[in-house]
Amino acid sequence: MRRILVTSALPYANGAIHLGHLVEYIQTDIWARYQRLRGHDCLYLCADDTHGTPIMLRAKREGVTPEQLIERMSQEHRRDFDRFAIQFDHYYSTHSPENRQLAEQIYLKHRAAGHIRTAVIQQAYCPHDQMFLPDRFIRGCCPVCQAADQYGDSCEACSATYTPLELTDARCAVCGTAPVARDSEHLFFKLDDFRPFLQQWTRGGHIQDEVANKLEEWFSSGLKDWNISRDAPYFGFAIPDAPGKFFYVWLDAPIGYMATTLSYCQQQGRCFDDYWLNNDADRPTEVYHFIGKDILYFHALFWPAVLHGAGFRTPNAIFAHGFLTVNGQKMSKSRGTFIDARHYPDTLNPEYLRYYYATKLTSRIDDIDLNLDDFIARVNSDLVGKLVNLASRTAGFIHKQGGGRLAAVYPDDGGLYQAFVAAGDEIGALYEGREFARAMQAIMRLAERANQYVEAQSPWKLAKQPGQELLVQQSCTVALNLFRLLATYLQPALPLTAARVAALFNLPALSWDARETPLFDQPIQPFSHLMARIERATIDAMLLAAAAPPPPSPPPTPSVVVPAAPELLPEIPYDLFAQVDLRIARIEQATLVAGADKLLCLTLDLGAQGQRTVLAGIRAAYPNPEILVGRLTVMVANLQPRQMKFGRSEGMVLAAGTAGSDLYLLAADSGAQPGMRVK
RNA sequence: GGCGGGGUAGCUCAGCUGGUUAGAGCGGCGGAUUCAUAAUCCGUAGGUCGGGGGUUCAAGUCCCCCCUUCGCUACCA
Repeated sequence: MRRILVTSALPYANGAIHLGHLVEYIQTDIWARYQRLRGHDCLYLCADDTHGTPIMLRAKREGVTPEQLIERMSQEHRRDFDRFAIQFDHYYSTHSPENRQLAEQIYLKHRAAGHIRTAVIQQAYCPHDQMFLPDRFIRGCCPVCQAADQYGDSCEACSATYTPLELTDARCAVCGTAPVARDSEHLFFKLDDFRPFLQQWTRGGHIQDEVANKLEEWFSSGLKDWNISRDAPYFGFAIPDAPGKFFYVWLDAPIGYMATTLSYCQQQGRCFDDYWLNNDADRPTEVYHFIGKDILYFHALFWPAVLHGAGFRTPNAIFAHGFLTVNGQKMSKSRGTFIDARHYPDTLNPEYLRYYYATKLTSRIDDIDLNLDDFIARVNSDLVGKLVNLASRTAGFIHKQGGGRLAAVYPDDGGLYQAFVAAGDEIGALYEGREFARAMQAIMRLAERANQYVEAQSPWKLAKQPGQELLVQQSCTVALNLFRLLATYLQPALPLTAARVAALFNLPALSWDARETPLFDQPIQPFSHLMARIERATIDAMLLAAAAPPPPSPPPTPSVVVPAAPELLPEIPYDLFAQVDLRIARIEQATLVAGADKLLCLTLDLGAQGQRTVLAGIRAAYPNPEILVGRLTVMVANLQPRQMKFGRSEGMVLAAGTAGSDLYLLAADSGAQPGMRVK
C-alpha cells in the first residue's frame, strides 16, 4: 500500500469557482479516487488561499471584515466542490494558526541560514488610502504607447512592461488619487542560493518535460530575489521580526498545503512528519501537487527551494495542466462563456462534466476545450447510449425471465469477461499516468464490445421462444457483469454512478480487485434510470445563467395594449419616505418554491447586514429563477417580516409592472455594492 | 518584440525514434433491429495531414520561410 498526498492549487478567496478551476479539481479527484480504488492510502487536501490586498480591499468595499469575507467564500467554494463530487479528505484555510506557525518557522529557518536579505525599494503609495499599491491596483496611461487605463505592470495594448511609477497620469484604482513614490524596506528570499539544488531537482523527473524546458528559460534569464514582504495594511501574517511587515500571500499560500496536512493529522491522529519530514525507506510518502501552468514559477522554483532550505522534503512531482477554453475560445464574460460552478444547472448531472473533462485530459499541459456541442454528443453517445443503455436493455430480462437473479453459474462467454478483466491493467496504467483521455477511450471500446455481445445474443428474441429462459438469463448475466466492470473502471470519474451500480448488484461498493470474479447466482435490484440525455435547452439555460447579471433587457413589445399606468398617489412629506430603508441586495440564490405557483424564494446578500430570505411573487416573470442569481437589485430592508404559508419573508424586492408576467425587477448600475443605502 | 505549444476527415482528437492504400469516436448516408431513456448493431462516404520550398529511395512525421491560433513574457493574483 502506497502512502500518497495529493493537492490541488488553493483557490483564491476573492472569486467564485468556475469551470476552468474545475478542470484541476476534477483531474486531481479522479486521480486520488483511482489511488483509493486501488487500495492505496491517498490523502487529497486543499484549502482556501485567503491573504493579500485584493481580499482586504474587497472586504472593505463590502463593509465586512476579511475574516467574514473569507469565511463566506470558503462556504461557497466547499459547496461548489461538493456538488461536483470533489472528495477532499480535508479542506482548510491559509488563515489558520497552523499556517501561521509553519510560515513563521520556515521564514525563521531561512533567515537564520542567511537566505533572507533586506533592501529598501521604492513603490507606489496612495496618500489617500495610506497604503502601498500592488501593480494591479494602479491604472494609468502606458508610457510607451499612451494607451489609457492600463495596469501598473504592463500594457494590454502594446505589451510593454514597466513599473507603476513610470505610468503617465497614474491613479489609485481604489480612490483615484495620484500615487506617490515612497521608500520602504523589504525582505527578499535569495532564490539564487538554491540554483544548484533547483537545477538538479528539475532534472530529477519531478516535472513534465515541457515544463523542464520552460524552467531552463527561467534559469538562463537568472533567478532574481523574491520579495516576500508586504507593508501594512495587509491581510495576512505579520512577520515576527519586522514590525509593520506581512508575509506576501504567495509565501504562505503553498505552506497552506502543509498547514492543511497538520490540521488533518491533528484531527485524525496521524503523523505530520510522515508527510513532510521523514521519508523513510520502508514506507516513503509520495507527494504530488496538481496545478495550472500559470503558477509553475511558484511551484517549481520557489516552493521546492523554500521547502528544501527549511529542512522539509520536496514533492515527488508537480503535475501541471493547461487552461480551459469554451467553444475554442478563452472564457469570456462578454461572450457568456465565463461559467461559474453555480451556473451549472441543477438539471445537468455534474458527472457529465467530470466525464467530459476526463475524455480530454492527458498528462501534458495542453489547454483543453469544452465544446458544448461536443459535450452534448459525447455524453449522450458514450454514457447514455453505450454505458447505461447496456444495463437498461438487459436488466429487465433478469426480472422478467430470470426471477430477479443472475444465472446460477457464470455462463461460457467465450472469454469476454476475462478479456475485460485483463483490460483493467492497461486502464489502470492510464489512470496512474494521468492519461484519462486514453483511459476513457479504452473503456468505451469495451462498452462497444459489450453491446456487440448483446446484439449477437439478442435476448429479446430468445425471450419470445418458450423454453429459452435460461439462455436469456445467461446472456443478460454476462452483459450485466460486463457492465459492472465498466462501472468499476469508470468509478474514479463517475463515483456517484458507480455507487448506484454497486447498489444494483447489492454490493456496498465496486472494487477493483473484486472485478476479477464475475457475479452469479444472486439477486439484483430492479434497474432504475441512471442518467438522462442532455438537452440542448439545458445548455442554453446554463449559458443564460452565465451571462447574468444580464443587461436590463428592453421590454418586449407588447402585442396587447399596455394597461394605463395608475394615477399618482397623494403627496407625502420627506420624513415619511426617509423611514423606508432601501438597500442594494445581491441575489445569491433564487429558487422555485415547492407548492407555490407565484413565488420565488430569493436569498439576498446585504453585505454587512448579512443575508435575507425573501419570498417574492415574481415567478410569472422569471420562470427560470437561476438567471437572477448574481444580479443586484433593490429591496425594502426594514419591512416587518411576514410569515407566509411557505415560510418567512424578510423584506421585499422592488419591481415595476402592471400584473402577471409584465414585471421587471429593478437593477443597479455597476459599482453599487450589496448593503448600500438607496435614496 | 522574444519564447513555447497548436493548425490532421463536418466535430473532438490519435498518429512512437520518417517506411506498405493516413486512423478512432461522434456526426452524415444506406441497411438491420425494435430489448433499451429513438438507444443498439452492420455497412459506407468524407482528408492534396495550414501554405510554400528543401533533405531523402521514402515525410503528417526532419530542415528553412510564411500564414494562423493559443499561451507565457516572473516580484499581479
